[in-house]
Amino acid sequence: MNKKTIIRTFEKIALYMELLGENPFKVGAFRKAANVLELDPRSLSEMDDILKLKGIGKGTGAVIIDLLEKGESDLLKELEHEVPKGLLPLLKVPGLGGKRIAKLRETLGIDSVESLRQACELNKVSELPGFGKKTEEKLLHELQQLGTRKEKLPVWQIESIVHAIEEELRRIPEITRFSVAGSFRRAEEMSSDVDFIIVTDNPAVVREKVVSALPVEETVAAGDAKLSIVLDMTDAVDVDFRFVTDEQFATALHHFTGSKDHNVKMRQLAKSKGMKISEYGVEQEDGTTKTFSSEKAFFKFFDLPYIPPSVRTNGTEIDRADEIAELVTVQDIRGDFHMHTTWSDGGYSIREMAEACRAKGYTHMVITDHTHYLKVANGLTPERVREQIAEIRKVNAEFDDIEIFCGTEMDILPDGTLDFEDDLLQELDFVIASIHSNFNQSQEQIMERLYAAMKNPYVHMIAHPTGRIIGQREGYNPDVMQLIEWAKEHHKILELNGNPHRFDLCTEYLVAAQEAGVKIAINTDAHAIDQLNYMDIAVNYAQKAWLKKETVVNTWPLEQFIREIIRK
DNA sequence: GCCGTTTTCGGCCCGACTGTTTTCAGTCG
Repeated sequence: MNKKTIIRTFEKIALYMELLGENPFKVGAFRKAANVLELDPRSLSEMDDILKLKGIGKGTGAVIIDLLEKGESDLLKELEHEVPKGLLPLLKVPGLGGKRIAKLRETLGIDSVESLRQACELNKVSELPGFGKKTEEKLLHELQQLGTRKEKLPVWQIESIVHAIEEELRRIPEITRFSVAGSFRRAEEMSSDVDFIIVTDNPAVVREKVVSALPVEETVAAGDAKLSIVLDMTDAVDVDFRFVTDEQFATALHHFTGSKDHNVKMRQLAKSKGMKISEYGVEQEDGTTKTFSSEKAFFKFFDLPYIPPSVRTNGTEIDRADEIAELVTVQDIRGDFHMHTTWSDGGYSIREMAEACRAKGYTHMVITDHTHYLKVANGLTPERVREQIAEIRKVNAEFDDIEIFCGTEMDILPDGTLDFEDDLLQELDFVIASIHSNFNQSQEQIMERLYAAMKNPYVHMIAHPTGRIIGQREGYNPDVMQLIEWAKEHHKILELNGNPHRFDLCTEYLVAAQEAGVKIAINTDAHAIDQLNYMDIAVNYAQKAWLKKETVVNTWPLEQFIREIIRK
């Protein structure tokens, strides 16, 4: 028996109880119990007090005892027997929750998507009290859509949707200000929808203008306080807009940034002080509602530092508030160490990239074009690398406020050799090694390739260590824990590739790397000037792993970078 | 089902919108 099984059992029990139309608080209690175990860092064998945990009581405790003694739960078995499996997909139907599903089952014997569809077609559903013609039609429509839409979209897709919406919002004069909120603002890898907070005195006009400006597939809800639509982008995507006054902006932004668990925790905190948080402000004991000029002021009111959206996850961030001051922020970033130019597959010259990095206030940067193995990317031969070094030195001499280092993103070849000889690597300031080929090799082969780079004294960093593309491909499946050990042993930097397609390493591994004392570089891997802006979202992502400023080598001053990395 | 320095019952985060209702339940985030 392991903890994961217990957690999954609680979640299944909650699901089945929900389908039975049970008291939502009872359902919630099982979910909460699952969450308590999830958040506890200890393994099952290390938990001698599991039944005493806050959130585990008589009912949930009995399930644990069952599982420990018999390997299965009587309660879950009963529920599985009672609830038809075919009901499970119905919870995914918008507009259907536990109560309605239970009613449909009890009155019409609905036990599957198909039987519900038939009941709707025979107009049986609209005859039930609490249901009507519109509900029946909507259900029929939703049942047809079921399974055709992606539940979540990857951050890189959401990002372009957010930018497209922002562009339209900026054109609407009735909007005083706005901000994206929700999971995108928290730098989540996947999002099920997009949220915006809009300050306006005229919600009705803004609502009309938003609807006419965007490719709306369906309007889900439209009131004075909110607009919910489905947009017809590359994929269908849900977008919610909330209309608030200027004074409500900070609390509304906080509320709709979430996460849900973060909000619950904040509201409990407020409640313990006799206050009540809503999206409109903080209601105090005397009945007045206090509003705030910023989220920072809101947190300060509760004696908390500004908690960045990225770490607003499961509520534990509130207990870790004293660690927040150490977190890396985008203001700490002094350089970007992975970018491409027209010398390989980038879109801008060395000088243009340098100007763009200067504009960002960086004190140093590294040009890292591809190497000749990567023909599709016009990778550099040794001869061209030497030419490029001369060119970079020349451009560098033109600027006295930024240092441009000569680097490379060198391929690690399928046979485990490196694309350049050591004598050439020696001439470079900063050497990145990465894998771009033969992803389907065995883990052993992949690790051999990575080890070749690890043990080479001239390699400084491994880029995008797993090769994953979020929501699209897994990557080449290296043993990352081993990689972290090697990085520690050979003093190599591991990259957090900040391109939102990648975010590689992912948070789980970033946590492990930092714990092991391995240094991380946050890079944009920019192939164009505007991609240098990925640094913002990349740093937000880094915060999710609680990366400290000192862990991130891009925050080091130029002198320290030269001393400890370039000339180590 | 869980919890408790307002403690063994009554609340559990809070509010918007829709559709079915004539005052609110259900769903959603």
